[in-house]
Amino acid sequence: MALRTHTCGELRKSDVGQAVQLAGWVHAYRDHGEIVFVDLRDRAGRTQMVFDPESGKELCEQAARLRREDVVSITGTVSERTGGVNPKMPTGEIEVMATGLEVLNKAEAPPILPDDQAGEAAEEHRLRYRYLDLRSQKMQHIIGTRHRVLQLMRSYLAERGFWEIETPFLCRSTPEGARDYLVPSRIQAGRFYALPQSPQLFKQILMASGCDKYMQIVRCFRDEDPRADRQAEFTQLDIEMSFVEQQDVMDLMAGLYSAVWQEVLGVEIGEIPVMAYADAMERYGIDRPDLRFAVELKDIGDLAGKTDFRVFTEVLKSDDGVVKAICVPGGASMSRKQIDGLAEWAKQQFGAGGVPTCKVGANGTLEAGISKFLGDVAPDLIQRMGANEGDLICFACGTFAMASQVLGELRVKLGRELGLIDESQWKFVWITDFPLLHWNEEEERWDSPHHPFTSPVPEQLEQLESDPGSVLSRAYDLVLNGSEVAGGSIRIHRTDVQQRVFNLLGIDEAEAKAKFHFLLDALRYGCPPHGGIAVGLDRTIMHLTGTDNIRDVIAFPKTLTGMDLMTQAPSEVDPAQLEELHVRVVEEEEGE
RNA sequence: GGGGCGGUAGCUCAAUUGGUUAGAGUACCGGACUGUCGAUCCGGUGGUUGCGGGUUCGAGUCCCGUCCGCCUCGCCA
Repeated sequence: MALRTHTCGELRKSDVGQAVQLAGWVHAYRDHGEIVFVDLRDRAGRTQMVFDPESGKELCEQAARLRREDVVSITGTVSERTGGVNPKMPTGEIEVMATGLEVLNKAEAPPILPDDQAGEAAEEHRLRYRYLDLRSQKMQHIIGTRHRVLQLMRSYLAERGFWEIETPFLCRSTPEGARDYLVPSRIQAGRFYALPQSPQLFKQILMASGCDKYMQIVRCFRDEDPRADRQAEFTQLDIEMSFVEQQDVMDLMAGLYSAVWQEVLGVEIGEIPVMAYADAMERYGIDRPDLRFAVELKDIGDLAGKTDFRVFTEVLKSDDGVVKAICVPGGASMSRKQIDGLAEWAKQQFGAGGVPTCKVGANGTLEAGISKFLGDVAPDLIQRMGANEGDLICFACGTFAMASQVLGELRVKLGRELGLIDESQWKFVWITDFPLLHWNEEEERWDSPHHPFTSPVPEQLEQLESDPGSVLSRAYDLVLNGSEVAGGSIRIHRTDVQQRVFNLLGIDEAEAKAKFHFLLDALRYGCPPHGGIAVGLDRTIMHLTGTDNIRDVIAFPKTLTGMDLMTQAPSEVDPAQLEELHVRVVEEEEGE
């Protein structure tokens, strides 16, 4: 009565002689007339089933009608392969001589085939027929890995005293941060819940609640435009701890990532270095440096000032003008067209003026590009950049932020395109000592780079009002190969400090009370010092499975326009539903 | 909201400066074959070239619009 006794991945030579029953999908069939081979596939693997004249004529004819993705259950006897072993399959030493076949579900010819020899189907098709795509080896491996990582993280933290606690999905909308997904309330007309961007406030309040150590693998929602590594709906491993300092959280995470990398990849990640934010910006132009290759940004303002290159000298006249450069090993082999393309890219992507370059020639000379302006400083420049013959030096000038962004992104772009990155490496780094506040030029006010609940460095509390821009926070980001995989901080646990930070952010006491009264109250009635971190789980799985696409690590993801191509969500809804929710759809006006 | 790339058979792709009847592999259908394992061999079905307009004697190819997918800037406390 049972449909199977074994999976398609487990039979070995030692099982020869056993009567077995396997169930799965027809992955391939090879019909030789008198003898038919069927590769049967399930989650565990593939096993060759053989139908020959000894199996009976009727059975062979039945087997000959099998087609790809038919779902069948086959009984038979495990036997050693008489036609030679297949070293490509773990089950390649055996085959099952069929004695019975039941077609559980005949499949129509599927629009896409798992592991199609013609090549992987376009993502649009893979997403529409996700159940077919998920049958592929690649996707089964990713989903299985994701499962193992989740289990490992849960048990690792449970063993260390963490409680898994669920927090609400229907939440209060928060004023700052990303755009919220809103959920209209039926019972309270005109009011809305928001889906959580993260359980930030709840986990802090759990610390005030005496829960001490909290963890949750939780979905978060941010209504912003997606990217290759960003999805509106994503998963965090959320962690919060009481009575801890920054180092405690960092140590816990180092242990967790070591365990995961060891378990999944067999890789020892070693000690994770720490780099200050200012250092990262200065040397890599970005707060998530990719340390798999050595190229660094250098300030060459002093040298640029000695040249007659007006673009540089003009920039240096302003107070915050800088000139920086990177030396790209072997970059001189790029064509004129490719190099011109860099400037075009920088203009279009960042609104930069361009990317001046020059090539490093023999005997300490500079060639092409802006080399004719650099004659006097060439030796000093080559020395500072550590440049060798055949390298390309790329410059950027403007504000520190602009020059950093252009060269920081250019560094990564060229690193990839010229193969400078050692793909076999795992370069973790902690970025710390972030500024607590960031001046928003457009709106002329202070912003939180992290979030408004991040604690300032205690020693700098005095200068919070006098010199807000100089105050550092107790925040930390974990960066892996140039991507941010986790971020957290020690939180503010005192009402007065929280209110001072709110004030700086332009949230006065009345507004703070209206929007965050529960947090301020929780802090007031005895909240322990606490801190935590949130792990980008999807991104972590991307690294572990070697994909650069977040949709690959999510079973049912959405496209860049927020569509689920399988279910066709979002959809229009029945007017009666809208009425119940007190919601009316406004038609977009023409020409808007 | 901006920039870029793409859409041709169920699927993966090709199609010269705009030029005859839009091809190949695979899937599917039929036939041959007792040891294959990406089986092989023979034959066949299958196309509104995303959609709508335009230029032209003639458009898969050029132009405009639009939809979809991907990459990206802005955005992402």
